[in-house]
Amino acid sequence: MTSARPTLEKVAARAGVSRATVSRVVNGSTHVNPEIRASVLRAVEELGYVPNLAARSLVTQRADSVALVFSEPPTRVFSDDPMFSDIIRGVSQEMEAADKHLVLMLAGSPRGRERVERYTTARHVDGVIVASMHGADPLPTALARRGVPVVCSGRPLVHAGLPCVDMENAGGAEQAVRHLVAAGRRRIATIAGPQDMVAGIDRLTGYRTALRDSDRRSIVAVGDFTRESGVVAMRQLLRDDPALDAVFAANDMMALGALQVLRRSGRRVPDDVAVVGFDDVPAASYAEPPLTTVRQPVYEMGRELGRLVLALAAGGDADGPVILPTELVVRESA
Amino acid sequence: MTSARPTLEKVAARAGVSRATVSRVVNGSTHVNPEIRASVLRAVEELGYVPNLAARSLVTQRADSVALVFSEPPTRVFSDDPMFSDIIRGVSQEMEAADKHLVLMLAGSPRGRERVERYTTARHVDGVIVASMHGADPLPTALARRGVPVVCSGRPLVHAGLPCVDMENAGGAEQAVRHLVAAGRRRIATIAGPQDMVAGIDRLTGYRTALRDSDRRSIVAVGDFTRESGVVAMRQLLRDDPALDAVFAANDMMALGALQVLRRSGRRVPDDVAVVGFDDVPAASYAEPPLTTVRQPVYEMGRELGRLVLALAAGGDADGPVILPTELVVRESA
DNA sequence: ATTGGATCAGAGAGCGCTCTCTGACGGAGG
DNA sequence: CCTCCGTCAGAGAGCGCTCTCTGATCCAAT
Repeated sequence: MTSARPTLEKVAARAGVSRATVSRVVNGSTHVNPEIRASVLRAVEELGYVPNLAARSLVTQRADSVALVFSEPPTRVFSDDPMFSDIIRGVSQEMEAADKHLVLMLAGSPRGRERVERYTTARHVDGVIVASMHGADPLPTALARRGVPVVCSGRPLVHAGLPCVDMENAGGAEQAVRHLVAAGRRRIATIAGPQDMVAGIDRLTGYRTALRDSDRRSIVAVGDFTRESGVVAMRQLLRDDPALDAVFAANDMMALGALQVLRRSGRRVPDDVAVVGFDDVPAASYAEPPLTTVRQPVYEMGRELGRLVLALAAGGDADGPVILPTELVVRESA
Repeated sequence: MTSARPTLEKVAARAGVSRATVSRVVNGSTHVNPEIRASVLRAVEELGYVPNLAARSLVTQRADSVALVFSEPPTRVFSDDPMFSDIIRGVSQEMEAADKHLVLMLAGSPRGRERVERYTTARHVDGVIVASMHGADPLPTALARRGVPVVCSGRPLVHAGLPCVDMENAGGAEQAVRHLVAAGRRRIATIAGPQDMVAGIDRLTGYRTALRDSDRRSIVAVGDFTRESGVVAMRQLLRDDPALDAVFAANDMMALGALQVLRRSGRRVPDDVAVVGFDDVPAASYAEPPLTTVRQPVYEMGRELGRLVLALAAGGDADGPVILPTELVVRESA
């Protein structure tokens, strides 16, 4: 009962067949006499046989696993909202369904980055999902050039053409701002996200597009997706235009910060100032007042990433980018 | 430049030595002539040689990787607070330092559970970290019995004796309640966590211990660590004892829910009712008022888990459980 | 009766690596 | 001068598996 892991050979001996036959049964090949098949399965059961993946990988040249790389360390910004875990859950789900394994790598440090490149280009995984926050991350391109199947979460900023899954950021933002316009808001400001991230850029674009179609002028402050930056940006906006009557924040954390500043400045939300966020984090629903926001299907994104990388690894070809729809969730803040 | 991955043999040929020598150099063995060593390294560099881990694993019987298993699906309860990502960050950090890999497995479904058992007992990883929420999870014991090095996050409820890393839950809770006592609070209620989780049990124990030492009586409502359950529990407590002047919630999410109920009931925090939480999630610091809470070093826990499992896998022996200190963070709510 | 084809099991050659064992070499001791 | 030992490189045997190829068996068809 110790660590005497049975091998194919042992099972074959027990079932009175050859290694090859056991292998066929284990790998679900057809063309095996049902009787023999049964006796092999019995032997497998009795011996508690589990294939040695290393040996299998060695000969098949497959790893049956996929790397999920977070290109930046999941700092508070990231871990605070459920992005991190939702993506993981989604990817994980697909891996489980395909009986593949998930190797998680955080490529925060330069050393980590190098490690990721070494590991993934060495074909120890069948594919790589790069969940990069910054659209200009060189990693996806580097891997793709080396022939590693790679999928990005979020449209890469520089080198397009890579398969990726992105949110309808611009569209979602546009819809959010249109909602404010439709509600009769006249002075609609935005707290934009960092302009080196695709989400930041696209959501600002959406804001601008929506404003262009009405006759409002844009009032912009830039944050970095943290709550604190939302606080700072909101204060600045209030200084720039004390009469503003709506704010679209590029994410919920900043919206939450803005909410606090507005409250402390004596303004009522939504009566004096309407606020819309983006992401629909759990905290949005129990803010005071509950935050109107744009929901993005992060879990679904994870699943899509998983599906895509698996398809690619199986030799499939990459279609254009997959864009997941966002949805305006109207609560009380706007 | 395609996928012609060079093998040891190729490198050996190029350097004009044997496979064995290259292997020695690559694995950092001493006893290699510096000159030869240099020429081997040059060949490795030129060819971009990366060892095939599958082949190595096959012969060494090591996997150079560790599985991190989340025994329950990271539902909102879990993903909402930074537990999930902080543990991952911590473990990941240690893995990177040891040049090991991290295989993440979510064992939510029965199928997933079975998969985890199959995978880990097949020695495809050198060790397993089980991050289980429920102390009665059978997985750790099952693995340990099969001879797989296993470390638990959170003291297992049933089968003790397994190496684990836990928080000073009882101590932290006790300290929190003592703080309320010291502030002169007379009617100190608690919103306990679920009583099938170690954290829930231990924190309630801490509360009871602290109260026993003063002459207060205990007022208990049980939640399940979600914000919603905090709301429900707080309402119940208010019904049970409308004159209560303090609440210790077993986690921050429930404390946040309690805060809202108290506010809506017209009570001022901390003037009428003091509130203390547990965890120190980011949201605690920007609640209204900022939440006094017990901080637990989750990232540190991840690192400790990583260190422990690596030591165990390397043949080390498990000491008793590692208990990480918690710390009362006094803000404005109490 | 012989052949042809179809079906399915076995033999055997590796996959790329590690590691023990063997052997070559050189310097010190008898 | 020969031996002995220490140092270090090479030879070679696998690790456990897959997969191609060969071969056996059986039934239908010639």
